[in-house]
Amino acid sequence: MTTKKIDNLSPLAQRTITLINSIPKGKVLTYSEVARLIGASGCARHVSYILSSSSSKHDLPWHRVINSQGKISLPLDSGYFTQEKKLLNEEIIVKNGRIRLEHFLWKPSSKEVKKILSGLPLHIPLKAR
DNA sequence: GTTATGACCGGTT
DNA sequence: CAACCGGCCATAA
Repeated sequence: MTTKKIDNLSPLAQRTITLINSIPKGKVLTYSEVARLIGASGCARHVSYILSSSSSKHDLPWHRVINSQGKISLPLDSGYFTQEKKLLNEEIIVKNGRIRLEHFLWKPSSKEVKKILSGLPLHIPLKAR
């Protein structure tokens, strides 16, 4: 069994991973949306940092995260096609490396997000610590 | 402490 | 459209 040990990660990482795990099949989120939904607006860059450093370790649907332009951010020589294939496999249309956010962007209610993140520690910005 | 690094973003050119 | 720029933020070293 794959016990997901996210407990020893930073609150930001825990929340990021948990939310991404909840993206429904056939839907996507942008890096900045992930950041915003977990209460860390502006941390889009760090969301990508977390993914690149520990995606496989958590069995994540990492392929459902793309950039704000609706494009795949992975380099062509490093995972781009893997991601494209995973997206196509769940009926998400990728055309010229681009996905129509108006069709596939996941828009959970704040209530739903709250439920998903319940129990996790809050992320407190560095400035406020 | 400081510096370097990202699967980023928004606005501008 | 695409390319560039400056800003953004938490980590790793």
